[in-house]
Amino acid sequence: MFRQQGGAVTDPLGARQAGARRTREALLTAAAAVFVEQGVQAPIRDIAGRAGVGLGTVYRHFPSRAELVVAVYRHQIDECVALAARLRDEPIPAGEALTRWIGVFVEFLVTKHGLGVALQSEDPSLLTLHTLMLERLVPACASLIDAGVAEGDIDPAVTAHTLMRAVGNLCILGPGYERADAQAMVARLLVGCRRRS
Amino acid sequence: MFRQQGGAVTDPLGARQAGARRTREALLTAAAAVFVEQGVQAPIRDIAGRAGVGLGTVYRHFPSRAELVVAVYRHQIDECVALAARLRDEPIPAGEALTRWIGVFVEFLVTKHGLGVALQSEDPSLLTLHTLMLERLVPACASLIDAGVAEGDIDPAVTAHTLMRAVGNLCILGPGYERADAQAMVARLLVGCRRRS
Amino acid sequence: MFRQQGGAVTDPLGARQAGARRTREALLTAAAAVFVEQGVQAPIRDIAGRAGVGLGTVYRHFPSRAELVVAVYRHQIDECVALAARLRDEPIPAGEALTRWIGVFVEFLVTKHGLGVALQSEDPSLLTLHTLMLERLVPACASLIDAGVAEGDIDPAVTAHTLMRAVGNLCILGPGYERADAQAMVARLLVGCRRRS
Amino acid sequence: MFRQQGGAVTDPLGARQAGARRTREALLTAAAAVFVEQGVQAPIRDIAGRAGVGLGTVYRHFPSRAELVVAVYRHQIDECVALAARLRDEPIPAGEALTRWIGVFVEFLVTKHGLGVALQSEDPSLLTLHTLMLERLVPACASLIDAGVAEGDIDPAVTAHTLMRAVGNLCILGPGYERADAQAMVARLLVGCRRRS
DNA sequence: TATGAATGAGGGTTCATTCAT
DNA sequence: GATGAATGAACCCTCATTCAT
Repeated sequence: MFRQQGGAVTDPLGARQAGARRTREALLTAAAAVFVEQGVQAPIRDIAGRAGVGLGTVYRHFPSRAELVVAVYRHQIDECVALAARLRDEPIPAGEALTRWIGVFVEFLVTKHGLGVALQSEDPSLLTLHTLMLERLVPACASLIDAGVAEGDIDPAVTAHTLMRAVGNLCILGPGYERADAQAMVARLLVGCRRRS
Repeated sequence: MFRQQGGAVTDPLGARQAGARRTREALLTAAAAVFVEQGVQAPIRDIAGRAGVGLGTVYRHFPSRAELVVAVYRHQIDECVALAARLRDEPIPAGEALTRWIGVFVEFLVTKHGLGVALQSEDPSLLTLHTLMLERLVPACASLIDAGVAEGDIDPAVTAHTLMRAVGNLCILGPGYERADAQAMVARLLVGCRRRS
Repeated sequence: MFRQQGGAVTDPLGARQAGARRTREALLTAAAAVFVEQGVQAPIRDIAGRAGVGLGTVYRHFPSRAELVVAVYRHQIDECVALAARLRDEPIPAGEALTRWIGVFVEFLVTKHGLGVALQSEDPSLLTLHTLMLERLVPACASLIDAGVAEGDIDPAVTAHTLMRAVGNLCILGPGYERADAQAMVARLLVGCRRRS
Repeated sequence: MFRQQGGAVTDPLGARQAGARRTREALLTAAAAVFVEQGVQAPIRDIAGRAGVGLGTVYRHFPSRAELVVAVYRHQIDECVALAARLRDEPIPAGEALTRWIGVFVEFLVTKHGLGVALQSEDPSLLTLHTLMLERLVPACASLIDAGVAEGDIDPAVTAHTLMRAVGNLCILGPGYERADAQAMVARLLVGCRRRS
């Protein structure tokens, strides 16, 4: 009743919140980099070190490894989902839309070395990532496939879930199997998904 | 007190060699089983236990995990190589031969849970397995591809190494992506490898 | 813009003091509840959360865990002390007064899950609690014992400090040793403290 | 078939077994000492260090803390059980037998500082110790109580389990409450357990 | 004063690997 | 050759405590 502006005596909350957000973003950046180098099973300590923060800080922001992995990739997953919606609305053949969308998905995967492995891991701590993929990307992909099937361009036997798993697997890179190779193989796989004439 | 063999204080060499070979084979059998259940990263102790031998014995026979992995799969790799030679000599179209051969390779991979992961792992300890695949399977596959290209059936841009890596990746199974899915996806990939008409 | 109090830029002192006291009391209430549920070793964060204040606030009010523990129980200790004075003045046999007083002390202990453990812990951070018990309860108890000894009812060999420790220990509950068991055992102990006839 | 004496080539198993047993005993000795100093919740590392062995060695011999605690105290528990049987057979009053037996139990407890705390801990990892006490000592104690009740010496309302818990609690020592105090308090408790005349 | 983000010591546990017998 | 006890590095995770705002 005397002070309607709590901020006058306590510090403005914005400052700490902003600091925390910066820390969080530093962690996401560091984690993304470490995941590229070591895969998503990298020691949490390495991520903390790379981000220049203490171990406990990682746990404060991301209580489980899965939450960190999901956070790292969620943004890009969201973009993929949004792209599918846009492509569906464009005046292009559905097969072409699917090809373009898968192309973006491949870009996402091959630049995130380690995600491919994570996607096929049966580690329960990564189940959330599976769920995220299933719940968000599979429907997006399915809508494009359905349109292609409707236009008689895509083999009706193709299912979104299986196709995405296959594409995900094809994007697991290694020595002698680089980004361009993965792109080429995905392209051939898509050729095989067209309706046999 | 039971010296039935005159002056022979130590055993005849053959006996020890036979025992060692039997140990080695028990280890290979055990390792194959454990790899199916837990993947190639299974604890060495589990393999020793399954084979009924001591831990040190595993290390004596296979100083590194990779050597054990390679030994486990070498036999089947050899069979694949031999099959390629036989298929090349059969009076069937080269594309058909390649399809059959890849089918056998897929069978090999999907029944060896964890090998798929091992094949794309960058773990240096598994590099030998890569090498083995490259040196033995890639030439075998290449001979079939070359024949297919010569017959105008296969796209000349397809290289054996890339194709094998892709097939290997497609055979990494998981929940919701089972053996039949992998087989279907490999079949579609092969369709995409045919020469565009 | 809401300066209703002339030149007073900061709040009147009374307001802040009242707020601080309210915070302090919220903390004591929360700590008492958490101690019952988790024991006196509960994470400080849990107490802060239960009180709806920040972690730092707990440390400001109670720099060490022991100070918080002591503060939580001081009020009840004071009541025990006051009760001893009242009982001493009542026209009942001293042995009866001691029995009643111990009964109240037992009630205090068994409803404070974890205090029993704290009382016998050698954790130096809880030494203050020992001291508090010694300085306040032991004299209160001793006055009742002395009266009983004077009346020839209590064995003169009984010392207040030892008796209180023993009673405190008997009140450490556990599965299969509940409140009623502790009460019964304390009653038997008191029987054993009477002068042998 | 050539060698009926495996030990001739492999090393005699006795040597390693003996070494392991020595390690095990060193661990028990070290654990007992550390338990006295720090209680049964002492860091496993401390026990390993005191025994002069590696951390893993502790886990090899005692996969869980409870197993170590139980092993440390099992011998003395067994002796207590045996003593009860002997006392039951002696031509002395049952009340006297119970008193003597409890006296030995108290000796056991007060020299094992930390066991008292362990006995009343609700930590699930120590449940085994509870079980051991219950299954072995409680029946032993009960047989002595039953005999005392039959002779009209002990109050029939006394139960072995409650009495042992109470005695266990009374043996939790601390500054100003030493071994002699515990013994005196236990003696008074036993007085209170006699049938009121 | 109050806050809560950040810190990092501390303790648990697993397993690859060595080596004396 | 075979054994398996011992080792200790490497991870995981929790929480008491500090301190900038």
